[in-house]
Amino acid sequence: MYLIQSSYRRVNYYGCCTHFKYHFRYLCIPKKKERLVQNYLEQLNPAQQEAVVTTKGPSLVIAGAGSGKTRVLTFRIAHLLTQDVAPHRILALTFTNKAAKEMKERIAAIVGGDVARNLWMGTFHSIFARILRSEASKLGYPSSFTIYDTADSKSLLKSIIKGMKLNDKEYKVGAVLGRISAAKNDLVTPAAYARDQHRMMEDQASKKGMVYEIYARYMRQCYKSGVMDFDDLLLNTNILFRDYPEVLQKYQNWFQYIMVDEYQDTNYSQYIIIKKLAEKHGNICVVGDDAQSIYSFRGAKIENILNFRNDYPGYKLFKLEQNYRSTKNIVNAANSIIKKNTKQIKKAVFSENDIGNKIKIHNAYSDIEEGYIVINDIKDKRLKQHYEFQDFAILYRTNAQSRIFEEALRKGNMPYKIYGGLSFYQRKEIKDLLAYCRLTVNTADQEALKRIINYPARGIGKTTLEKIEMAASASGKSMWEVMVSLEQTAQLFNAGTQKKLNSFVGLINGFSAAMNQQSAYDLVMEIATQSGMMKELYHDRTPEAIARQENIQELLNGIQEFTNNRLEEGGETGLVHFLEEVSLLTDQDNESEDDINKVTLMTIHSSKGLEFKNVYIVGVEEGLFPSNMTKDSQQGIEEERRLFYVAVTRAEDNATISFARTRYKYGESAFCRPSRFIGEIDEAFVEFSGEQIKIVDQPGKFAPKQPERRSLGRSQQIQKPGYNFKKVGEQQAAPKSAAFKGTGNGNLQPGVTVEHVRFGKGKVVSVEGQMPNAKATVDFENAGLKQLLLKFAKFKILG
DNA sequence: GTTGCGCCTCTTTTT
DNA sequence: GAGGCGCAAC
Repeated sequence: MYLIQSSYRRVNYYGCCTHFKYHFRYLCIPKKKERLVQNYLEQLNPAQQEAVVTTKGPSLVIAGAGSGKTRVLTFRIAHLLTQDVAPHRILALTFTNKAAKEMKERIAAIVGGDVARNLWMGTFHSIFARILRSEASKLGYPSSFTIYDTADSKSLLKSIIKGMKLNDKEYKVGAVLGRISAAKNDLVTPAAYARDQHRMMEDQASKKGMVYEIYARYMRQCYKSGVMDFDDLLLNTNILFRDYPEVLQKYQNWFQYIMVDEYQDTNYSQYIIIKKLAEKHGNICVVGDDAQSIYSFRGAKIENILNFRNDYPGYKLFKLEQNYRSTKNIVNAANSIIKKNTKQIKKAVFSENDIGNKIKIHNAYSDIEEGYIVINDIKDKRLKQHYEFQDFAILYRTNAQSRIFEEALRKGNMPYKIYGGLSFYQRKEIKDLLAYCRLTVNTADQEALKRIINYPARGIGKTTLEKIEMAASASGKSMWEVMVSLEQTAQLFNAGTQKKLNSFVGLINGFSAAMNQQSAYDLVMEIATQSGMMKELYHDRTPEAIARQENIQELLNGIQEFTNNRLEEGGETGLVHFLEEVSLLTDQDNESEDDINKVTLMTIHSSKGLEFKNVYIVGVEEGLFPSNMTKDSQQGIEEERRLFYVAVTRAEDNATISFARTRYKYGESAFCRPSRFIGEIDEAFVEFSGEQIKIVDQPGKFAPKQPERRSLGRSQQIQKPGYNFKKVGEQQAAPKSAAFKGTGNGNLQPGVTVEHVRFGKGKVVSVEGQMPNAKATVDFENAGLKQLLLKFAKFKILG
């Protein structure tokens, strides 16, 4: 069962266009057990065939982009099934639930739906959540444990940091969570963390020497609350297998065949789980492409795939090198990009498709113009080459970039869908209602409790909440337990507050009691009304409140369909399972049938595994792609380069790259330079669009020499290596719509041509005249910077 | 206890 | 340009 969310038009909170629709869609597995054993082997090339039929022992399948990796996995499983391996003895770990669903459908077409349905197939998180739920009591968790999302984790960390009286400027929740997450992914427990000199030194160096203690408290609190975060699902699986050998054995024996997709993106924690599970039967097949490893920020270790040969000495290697997806030009261009990386498994990806078009590179004056260029190009291709909307994807490095393209698409009356970003489940009203549900199934869930104890407002304020929290940590009880123990509340609160607390406790207890008598749909409906949420929203007739009501209704519909379909499949229908499903959705799982013919907008990370006829890679600028956060390390740059490789290889027919020379950042327009990656593509495979722009220089040639750099202090970012571009011929007129503001950094306007220079601290204090020939007055922080700008940029300075 | 305003910081990527 | 936080007013 997979939850599918359709796109929504994210207009704004005032507009009446904010509209959501989503629904569930299920496996379309043929009911009849038709043994449609097609001659599937004939559909494969020799390398693919071998990978499919070699089922015993360890196999490493190195699958270049577009080389039919999913096909191999699908047929391999189907092949096992036709060899009478029981489906429930096969474990297949995919990167998204959607991938699992699609694979199941294809397998079902070959071996029949009843068989395919019983495969253990899904993401690491969902498969091991399932296992953990049935073994939870061994670890001291309730089997109804709930799952914290990132927001919950951050909120808990915030209160821990506050409780420890640490400076929250030094202990930023995001950074602390990152450290904890990294530790968990490396299977480092709080106790081990404190002994880990390397980690401790790193923390001390970044003035976060107490992270180990925050980590310990965070773990304790999660345990007490009966909740796991994303990383816990993997960490606790490891703990379970470590401390309960009989449990490990059970699953080792159970899974005769194990397959892992996207192996290059597994972290240490996942790696150990797989290693242990495969120990008994040794039938492990991992599929991946080291060139597409893009999740190191999540702990993914490219080494897992590079070291497979050491881990499983008797392994067989299969290389899938023929790309069936893309044109020769795209494949060759992609090869020329990835060639720059040092760490990789040697392979020669090739295409026998048409040569195709060169990769087109567009140069936009501003981010807004970039939007128009892309949208116009889509219009043009659609009209002249008869592509459908669904044949286009706009890929960007960061979610924030989607906005401009949304606006341009909307103005152009073109349908689109967005993946990621603010999803349906991150909306306030949905989170609130889900928090009620979480508290109902697990009253210890502290973040859920804190979220809704006073929503809708029932007079339980900050003071009361603080008292409960203090009492809870003093007595080692959960906040809920404090609230239900009368002796304690009597001491702490006055009669009025106590009454309010009791009525809240009664409310939730009522829901919990109804849990086993009512269907999930009825229960959540009751929660929505009894809690007062519906009343609160009905009270308010503003468009946004109406939209919120509709969203709640959609969630209810979702639960209904979830229940119906689980019943059909013979799966668990409880509220706790619905909540789990919702927590573990991936970006790509969000799609609905209304979304069929639309332009796709997503981050490059989300686009992994997908393909489109026409791909636009936008915002290819230094500091954005590669990101500022990663550009200082070789490793970071290599990963960004792999990301660029992933982006280019999504394209079947046309890949188009664009960059803007000014872009809104922090609410102000800033100048930007094209990314070094553009210059790295072998120029035989690229062409620059109409505007006369070409690469005239090698990296850093305009950069001042070392001594000057040092004297510039903070503004030395100006000199980061990158390609310098120079305009040839007439200057392009600035579009009327270009961003224009009177003050702030980097607001010099066209006519004041600035090239390959970032502004650093230079401030525009006034601007006169109309674009494109406005004159700007710049207030420089230091003379060195002024000199530098005068030397390398062409603009007039008044005064 | 709640609401609203002004100031501050922040920006990768995701299960 | 948005979201979070602290403070002040109600």
